[in-house]
Amino acid sequence: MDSDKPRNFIQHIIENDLAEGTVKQVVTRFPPEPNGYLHIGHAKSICLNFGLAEQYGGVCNLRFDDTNPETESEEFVNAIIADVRWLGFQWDGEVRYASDYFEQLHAWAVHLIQAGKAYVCELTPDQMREYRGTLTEPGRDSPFRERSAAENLALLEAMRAGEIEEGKMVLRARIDMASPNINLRDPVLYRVKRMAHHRSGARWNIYPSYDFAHGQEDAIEGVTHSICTLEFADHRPLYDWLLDNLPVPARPRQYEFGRLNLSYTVTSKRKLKQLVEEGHVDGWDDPRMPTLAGLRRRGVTPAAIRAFCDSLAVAKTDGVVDMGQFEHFIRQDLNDNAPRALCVLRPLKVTLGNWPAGKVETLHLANHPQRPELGSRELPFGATLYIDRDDFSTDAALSRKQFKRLVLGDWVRLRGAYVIRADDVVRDASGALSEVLASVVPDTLGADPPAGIKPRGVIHWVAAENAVDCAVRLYERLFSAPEPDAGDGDFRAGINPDSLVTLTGCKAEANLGRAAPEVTFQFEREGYFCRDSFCGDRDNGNRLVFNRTIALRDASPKPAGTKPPGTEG
RNA sequence: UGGGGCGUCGCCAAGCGGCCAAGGCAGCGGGUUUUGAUCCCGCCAUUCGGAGGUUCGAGUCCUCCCGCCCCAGCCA
Repeated sequence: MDSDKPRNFIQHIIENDLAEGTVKQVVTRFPPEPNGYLHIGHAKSICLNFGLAEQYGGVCNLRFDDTNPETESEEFVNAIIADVRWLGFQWDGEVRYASDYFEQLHAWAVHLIQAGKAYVCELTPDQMREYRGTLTEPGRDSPFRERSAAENLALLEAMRAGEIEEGKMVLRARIDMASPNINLRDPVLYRVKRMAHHRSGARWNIYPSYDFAHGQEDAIEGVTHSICTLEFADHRPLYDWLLDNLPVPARPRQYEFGRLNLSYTVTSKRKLKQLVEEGHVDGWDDPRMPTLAGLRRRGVTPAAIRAFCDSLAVAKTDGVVDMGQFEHFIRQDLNDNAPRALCVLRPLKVTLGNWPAGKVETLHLANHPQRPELGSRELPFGATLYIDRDDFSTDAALSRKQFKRLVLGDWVRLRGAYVIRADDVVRDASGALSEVLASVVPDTLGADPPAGIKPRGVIHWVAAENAVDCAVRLYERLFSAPEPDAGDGDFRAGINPDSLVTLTGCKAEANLGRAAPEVTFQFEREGYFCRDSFCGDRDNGNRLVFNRTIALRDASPKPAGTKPPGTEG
């Protein structure tokens, strides 16, 4: 977050609070519910909250809003902690949990009852819905609204003790059943859930609602700016009402900003969960998922995610950011930092007829064209090589502009090596291309060929001596629809059937056989790839597998909707 | 027909009454290049959802209208 960048409305508020002295030190918090994995939308919130704290010399807490044991679990807690760390943020002190405040929250519920501002209601869920009224009609008071404090206290105690069945009683705030804001029509504060909680165990049979917990948690932690998404704006009056009617130790303020929506994907925990549970993807960390775990396994770096999030506006508009914008930041970071490597995805054998028999020359290739400090690596070069089938054509009519690769009878430069000429082809019994017979142009290593020889372009290669077999997973966007969420249709209808294509028998330079997971390379002329990290409990037999993070931008001329021209095989 | 929020270039967005309406992404044109990558240069809103009004002057203030999003979980 650059200080010279235009400030968003929250920064304006904070700077104002600091200037007026109403806030001494900024305290924010990132409050996930441990009922799923974090996704790119959460990253925006994480970067905002931690970023603001850092920018204004404050602190940011990591607090789990674990008020609903029904859907939450320790697995999610651990995954979320790992994700926040991976992104590179450090929260203040220990990780906090709403469940650590259950005792205090309960005491405050008692306080509200004693003040005549909360009551135990025995309306059934259906009745409660009916009493609540509609968007245009006011609700009606619950028949249990006028109970005495003593009776309410006794009932709450019974609820807590596990003597009441789920759904039979709730504790409600006593506010205004005619409020135009439905959240103020005596909202539920506590509900009976006679089940164990992943942290507090079997101690409780009642659990606070989000509304009764969030503001008070913020107050307990001294949070100054409680930042949440737009849909909670309607809850702010309730957030304020509770803090105003409870003896809380601090007075936090809630501010809402527009959540991140990305095209060609979904950022809803419910839908992501559905993709996982219905098997459309291989898990929460499937590289096609917009989860942080998925992006990590895909090879996207924390730096790219943070740069992307910092580029996003914090405002009250809810739009859809183009996936292309995210991809831009992924490429930018990877282009700057990823070491280069050569890997042939669809191998085609090339034999250099005029290469001295048995000779293997050691070549040195830079690990990065713009950053010599990243060093170089050795690559053997011999008579048998592999190039990509898509980089060869027998069609001599192809113009140099259309096809800057190898054409029968023409020259091409092998990246970091020699210029070669395709002399002839070998076909198998079925007539399919099986090998290219070529000749090397002498003295073209690091030097231009003689006048008259003009290579069409530069292609990548791997020498047979140096090749290691690997599989490559080519990932595309998970959805072919720009806005899978739009309309009334099923978002799954937009799933891209070609979001994963696995190539086997690829030929990688031997150095890649030692690649560590989560280190992303640029396979020159192809894209960015990283070795699969085998996250989760899945395993692929420890084969060498690379996940494509993202393809290189491609300005090659291709007729709309078709494969590159002139390819054969 | 209740309440809350939002409408500035294809997408995101700055703008807080006064030079020709920032910037990023995408796109287009050109240059460099042993990655059709990167990099570099140039182009890309006489107009701010619409209509009135206030003002010497409005995207910025007022009025009305139109459109989109959220809220009727004992989810968060």
